[in-house]
This record gives sequence, structure tokens and C-alpha cells, in this order.
Amino acid sequence: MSVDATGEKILVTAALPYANGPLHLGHLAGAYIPADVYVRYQRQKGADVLFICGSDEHGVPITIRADREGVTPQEIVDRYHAVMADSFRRMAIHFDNYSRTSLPLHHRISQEFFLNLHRKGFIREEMVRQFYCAPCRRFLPDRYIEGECPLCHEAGARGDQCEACGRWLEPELLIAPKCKVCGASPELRSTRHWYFALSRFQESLERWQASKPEWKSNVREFCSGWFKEGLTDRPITRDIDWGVPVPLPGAEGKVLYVWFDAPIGYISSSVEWAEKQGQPERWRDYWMDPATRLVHFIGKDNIVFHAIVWPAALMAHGDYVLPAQIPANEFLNIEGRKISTSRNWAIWVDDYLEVFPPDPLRYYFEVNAPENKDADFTWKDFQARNNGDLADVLGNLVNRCLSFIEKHFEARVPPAGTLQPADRELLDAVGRAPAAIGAALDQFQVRRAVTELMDLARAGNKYFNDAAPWAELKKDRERCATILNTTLQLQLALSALMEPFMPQSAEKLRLMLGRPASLVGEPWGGIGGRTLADGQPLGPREILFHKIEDPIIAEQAAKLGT
RNA sequence: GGCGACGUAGCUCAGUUGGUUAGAGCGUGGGAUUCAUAACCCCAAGGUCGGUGGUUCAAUUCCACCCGUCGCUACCA
Repeated sequence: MSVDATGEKILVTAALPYANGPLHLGHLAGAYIPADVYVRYQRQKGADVLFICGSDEHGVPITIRADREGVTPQEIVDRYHAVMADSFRRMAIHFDNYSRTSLPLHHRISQEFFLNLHRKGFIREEMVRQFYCAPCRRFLPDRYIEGECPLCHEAGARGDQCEACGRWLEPELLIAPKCKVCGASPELRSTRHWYFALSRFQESLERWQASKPEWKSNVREFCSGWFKEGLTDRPITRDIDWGVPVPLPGAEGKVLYVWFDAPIGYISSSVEWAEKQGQPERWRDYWMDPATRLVHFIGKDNIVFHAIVWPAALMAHGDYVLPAQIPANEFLNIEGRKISTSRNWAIWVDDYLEVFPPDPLRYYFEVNAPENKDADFTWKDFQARNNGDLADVLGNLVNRCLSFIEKHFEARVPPAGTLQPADRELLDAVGRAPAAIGAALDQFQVRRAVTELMDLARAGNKYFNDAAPWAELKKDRERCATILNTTLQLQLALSALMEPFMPQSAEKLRLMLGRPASLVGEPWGGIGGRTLADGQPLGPREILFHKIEDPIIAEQAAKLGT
């Protein structure tokens, strides 16, 4: 069975990371690793993929951080945009374009989007009362207001929710409200905002989602809860000066709500990509072609926006495709505790990369992905996965075979000779792997897919062990050559199958096998073709995955929570 | 409070559209081997499938309730 695609067009996005801090492991596990694996696989399969991302650079938290540090919001986002882009690059997560929402291009496109909806009557004005902090000179988002809970009378309740009793609050209900930033008492002021008519899309959204039974249950169930409660119109503007200005007369000081403009960033990033290609209209081939499969990779915190608000906005706009899939992952905990950047209970990607190569972490999040429930990262487990799976099973399979060939067959591919049943059995397993791994990846089951990959490496070790080429060498050199050749063909297949999961190591393995680093022209469907020719020289041998020693792990673990 | 998820071997997890002995990897114990990053390969021990009740010829699987863990509840990925 061929697993080659017929040039399917796929537009893949990964959630825009918020530019008020560096990238941490939770970001990677939830959205970016799964997205990159999916994209690499689809490309190998022959699909036409555009992979889009960028920094989300607006919103109140960034302005607050800027105030605290005495710099401009632009300086904050410039800093973290650069840090995050570098982290992605070094993790081998390769977007076709990594944009940023503070670009004039994005502002223009967001404003056009807003005006489009406004023209069509999906946006209305409303006066509302909100807390304003005079010393800070800004309206306060609900969570930046603290006070006594009107229900349980515990101090420190936030404007949106009381931590103590868990009740959902309205900020006006708080007793003795205080600005969380400066401690002053805010005043209620009237202010004008624009509301998106989300309620009018409930029926279309429900009908649309009913046609997506293949969506993950976490997304479907999350939405059905929202539908049951009934969708209400949502304000999509805010009173700050950092963001996309509302493009209407008399709207000075108003910007688009960051959650409204962020997904539009997928479009503007695509436009920027097309411009960089010198084909400025090319983005339309994806966004405006009904044949495009739009796939949004996100964390579970983003489900409502990507599965309800954003599709409704797209329906309202009318020119663009709707999401075909929204693979939302759950969260990642660190050593059993929820990630908390303020308590430094987090592991930063740039810190990780100071010490380790990207692939062991990619593998860890592939085999331990938070697909169905929250996953836990522990350094000990990371070490075990690296040493036990990557070094011992996969890496050592390569090393034991290649070093044997170096010693006894002059580092050239030994002749294939005549296959015996054991050889055919292994090659059959190789032949089945692309379809099995592909089927899992087509359903966004990275965990299952990468497990299949490791199972193939395990089968290789068993084969090598049972065939015992070191014993055959003394009895039957031709038989020994066949065994080594078969094991090499397996490794060639492994190097191609590894590409979506561990691209750097896949390349390293190909070079060791005497192949070009690039996989171009080697489709997924061609994997397992025994294309290593007899006598072809092998490349220089090196250790594919190094073991990680205990002290290194202890050192990393000690950094947490400090 | 509402909604939802999860609870299967010491650990991390599969699985069961209800049906003979419930699976994998790791860890542990034993064995074999020496090509290899003291790796690999084989074998074994280990589970009343969170609890109680119900439906059924039959429940780990379906239903109800309970317990435990966690998440979301419109600016924490």
C-alpha cells in the first residue's frame, strides 16, 4: 500500500507564543513539537505544506512588564521575539515564516479584518463600566484587580475569580478593590467597546463541528459545553495603547483585544511569507482555496478561541477556509508540579540547549506527549528515555553494526547475497513501518508513531542478536555479509523514519550510512527499498546518541524553583 | 459552584464496539552472549483493571453513585 499523498495542500499553524518571556518546555510539548513532526512527515509524504507561526506581541501583560522594567513594550517584544525565534531554530522547529504581530503588515491586515466584520454588521458598540487605575493610567483587566471576596470574605480575590472559594466574580463585586500593579484604589469609569456578535454563529458553529467527528474528544467536549451554555457576544477591544488600533473614527486609545488579533497573525504571517518569496499573492493559494486543510496546533488553554471564536470570525469574514483540524494537547507538568514562570518552576528552552542537543528532548515529548492528559516531565525520566531508548536501543544498534563492518568489511556495504527467512521477516517489518507510523501521524498520534519507530529498532537488535554475525564470520562469511547488509538496510529505513521525530540525528545517521544529509527526493512511500548498494562506502562513524551521566541530570534538577 | 478528563503491574502508559490465560516499555530477579555506548537477546516474578451497587448467561469494559487526582470556567502555553 502506498502512503504517498497526492500533493494535498495543508496549512499548518502553531499557536503564536506570547512574547513576554522565553520559550519553556510546556510550549514545546503542547504545540510546537507535535506540529513540527506533523509537518515534516506530511512533506516527506509529498504534501504541499505551509507552516506558519510568529510571536504574539500585544496585550496588557507585556505593557506591565515594560513598565516594571522601565522600557517600552517594543523593547520587551523585540527581546523575546529574538529569544524565541532562536529557540525554535535550534530545536529544529522550522516554520516557513516566523512573524510577529507588532509588524505594520499585521496591523493593517487585522484592521481590514475588523472593518470587514464591522461592514457586515457583526460588530456593535456598547458602553461598559470598568475599573481604571489613575496612577497606572490604564484600565485594569479583571485579573489585575484584587480585593476581598464578597462571598467568602477572603482577601486577595482576583477580579475574575476568588482563589479561596473558587467562585467566579465580577470585578465590581470585590470589596475594597486594589490595583494589583500599584496597590491604588481604582475607580469605575464608563468606556466604549466593540462587541463581536458571536451569539449569531452558535447554530452554524454547532452544525460545522458536528461534521468533524474525527476531532479529538477534548476539543469536541470542550465546545459542546460552551454550546450548552449558549454563546454570548464578546468585547474584542481594549483600552490600552499597545496593540492594533481600532480603525474607526473616535476610537483613539482603543486597540483590538489580543486574542482577536492573534489568530489573524496566522494570515499576516502567511502574507509576509508570500512577500518574502517574491510572490505576494501566493498566500491566497492556501487561505482561499477550499481544498486547503487548515490545521491549528494549540495547547488546551486555546481551545475556545481556536474552535469557537476564531472559526466564527472566519465565517463572518467569509473569504477564508475554516480549520479542518485542531489538535489540542493537554499541559505539561514539571516534576509533578504545574509550570509556574513566576516561581521559576519551569525549564527554559534556551537553558536546555546550553547543555543538550535538541533530539533527546524532541523524543521525550514525542514518546511522552500530553495527548490525552497532562504529562509530567522529570529529569530522571528524561535521562532514562535518552539512555535507555535512544542510546542503548537505537544508537547502539547502529554502532554495533557499523563498528563490526569497519573491522571486518572495510567500512563498505557488505554484499546482500541470498536472503533467508529471518532476513525477510525483518525486512517485512521494515516494509510495514511507514504505513503504521504514517497512520498514527495522520491521526496526530505522535506517541504511538514514535513507539512504532522504537519497536522497529528493537526488532533490529533482536535480529542482529539472533543472527549473530560474529559467529557467522568464522563459519560463513557470505552469510555474515547478508546479515550486515540487512541490518544496514534497516538503518537506512530508520534514518528516513526518524526524520520527522529527530531530524538532526536522522541526518547524522544518513551520513554514517554514506548517504547525502538531505532527504530530498526520498518519499515516505519509498522507505524500506533496500537501496544501499553492495560495496558502497560508509561514512565516518560516530556515536548517534550520547548517554547522559547522573551528575549532569542532578545539576539541571537543582536549578528548578530557585 | 458548573463543565470535563483521568484513576489498569513498583513507574510511565496501551487496550477492552462486554466473552477463554489483561499487554508494552522502564525498573526488579535469573539466564545466555561478547559485535557494541557494561549495551543487546531470552525467561520470570508482579495487576481482585480506584470503590460500592446495578444491568447481563458473562463487567476491567455499559449504567448509577461514591472516593481520589487534575484541568477548564473568556488576558497564566
